[in-house]
Amino acid sequence: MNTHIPKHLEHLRHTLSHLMAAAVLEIRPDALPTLGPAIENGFYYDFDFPTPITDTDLLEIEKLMKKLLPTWKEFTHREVTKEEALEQFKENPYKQELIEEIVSRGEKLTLYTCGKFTDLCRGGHVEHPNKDIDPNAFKLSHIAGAYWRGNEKNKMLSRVYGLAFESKKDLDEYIKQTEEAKKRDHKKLGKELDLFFIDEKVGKGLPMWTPKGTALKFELENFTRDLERKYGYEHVSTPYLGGEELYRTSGHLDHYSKNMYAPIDMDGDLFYLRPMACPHHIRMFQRKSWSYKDLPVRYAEIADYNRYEQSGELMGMIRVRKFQLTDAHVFVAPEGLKEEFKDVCRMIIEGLNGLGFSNIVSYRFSKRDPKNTEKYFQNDELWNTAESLMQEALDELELPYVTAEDEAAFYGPKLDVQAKNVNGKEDTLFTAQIDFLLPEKFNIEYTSTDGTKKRPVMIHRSTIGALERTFAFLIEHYAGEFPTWLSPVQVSVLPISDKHLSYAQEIYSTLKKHNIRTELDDSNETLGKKVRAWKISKTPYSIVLGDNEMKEKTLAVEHRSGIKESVSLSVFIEKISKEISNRTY
RNA sequence: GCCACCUUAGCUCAGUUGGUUAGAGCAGCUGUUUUGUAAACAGCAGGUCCCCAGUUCGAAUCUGGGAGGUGGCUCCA
Repeated sequence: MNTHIPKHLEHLRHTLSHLMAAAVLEIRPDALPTLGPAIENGFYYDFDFPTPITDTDLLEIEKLMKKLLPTWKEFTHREVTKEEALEQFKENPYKQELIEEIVSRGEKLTLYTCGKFTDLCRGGHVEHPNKDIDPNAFKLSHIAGAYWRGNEKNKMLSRVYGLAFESKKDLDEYIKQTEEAKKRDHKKLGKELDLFFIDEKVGKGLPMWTPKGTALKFELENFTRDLERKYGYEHVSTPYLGGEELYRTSGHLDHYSKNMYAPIDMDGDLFYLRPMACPHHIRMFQRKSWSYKDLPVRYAEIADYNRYEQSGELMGMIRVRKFQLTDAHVFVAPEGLKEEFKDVCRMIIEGLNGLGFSNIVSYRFSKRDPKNTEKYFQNDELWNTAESLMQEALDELELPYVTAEDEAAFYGPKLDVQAKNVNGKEDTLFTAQIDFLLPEKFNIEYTSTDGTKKRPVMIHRSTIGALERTFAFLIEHYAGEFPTWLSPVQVSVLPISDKHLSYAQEIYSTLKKHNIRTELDDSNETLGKKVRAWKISKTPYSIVLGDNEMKEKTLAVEHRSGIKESVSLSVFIEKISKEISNRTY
């Protein structure tokens, strides 16, 4: 994760971790320091505080860091024995655990000292902190909880985050940039542009799409289904409830139950709100027998899912408890798997291009960690086959990807399409997965050329991800200025005065008849105010209508980019219809 | 779920050391105005100060508990 940070910046940031720990220990001698690395944009240090630390403590710590910095002239270090190290940190069980671990790995133990502060550390600092660090180029930013060693079963520590750059200018620039980014925040724009809202009485993580948001959602649905039809998918509709046995068979109750809503008991039968539709599509497939000639069979559905995400994980439209995934399941013969997976990738790329996302996403090849026996089903052969096949397909397509261990689904490896939100946090937009397991569990079959029964492989894949999350990324990517085809309102008609109202109504209803999403501003306001309202709404086009237009039978059209033209209604309709049907900006 | 922070009108925000009837702008409504490219003028209406307890003569303000949100951790589409 930190590999792309330039070395000197990483050293600077790591040095500041030490300096912060030193300052914290002067103010709070009872705090136990644990670990403090450099990260993107800054650094952090995790402490175990016997009494809680709050935001107001940050200022004091930062002030002391700046006071200590001039006394930090040079780092010295020495190698120590395990006994010495354990003695040095005899009151700190966290450091003791680290010492044991370092020793068991056969590595050397080193202590680094600067000023009056000594820490267990493998090195990587600036040589002369007092000269190499600009005291105005760092700033403590916030406090957050973090589990010791990243494991939720461990104690939660307090992580103090700081920002750090080479110069004050870089720091200021970064702060300015993050402020700019926040203006694109989908939660903020969603409210301002009236696209969706989340009501606490309906429930957290359960967003509702407003009329404007829904107009955009329907476009996404059409886009998805058109693309799927083009790639040979058939659409199905299945219920968002499923019986207990279905999820028992699929393994979801064993591997996924903590993310599933509690079952509904009706007359002794248990029903689950589905977290995914694979079992439904499998049962759909199994309604009849299939020949090798029929494969691949591709069932697509924009499916409703309910997943009980932990409350702290919820976030706007990006992380919710009820969402619609543009999902599909492909049943393919093993010999056709690689080619089919490549086709899936091609479709995904086409979808990303269509949404304008091709430059903001990255690809992640997510494999299992064979050591994590709790998360993944156990069958080395199937895993190896699936992973190597997927890798071959990705390599043959020359898709630029990074490999990630321990990120697979419980039933198979994934290709993840990753994107960063306005806070710089990376999320999975959607995935494609190869699955040998569910065909096994459900005993899915087709008849092979020689008349014997064979087992197909499944591909789980999404076309453009969850509509909610994709919507959020669209809002942030376009800052609310959606391409015309996606815009909730495509044209605002602005009559200058009441005199022009009937002409405006005529234009308005003609545009509506041509399926162009149009709004008529018939308010009793000045043109300036109507134009302002139109600009704020980020609607692509406005049409101003006054005496001139009525006389000449024309429209004064303005695009939100500022381009103005005077055209006839028929010319405008032709132009915008083309823009909409081509799904262009 | 855990850690930190936030919550006042539909929205954005004021609100002094606890002290009459909690304010403003925008949006809304009514009227006047009939407007040529980013805010006409006037009036009206709009509040369980997130909720519940407690302290106090008196709580938007202090204390405790809870809810929701945001940023992290864990998790993940």
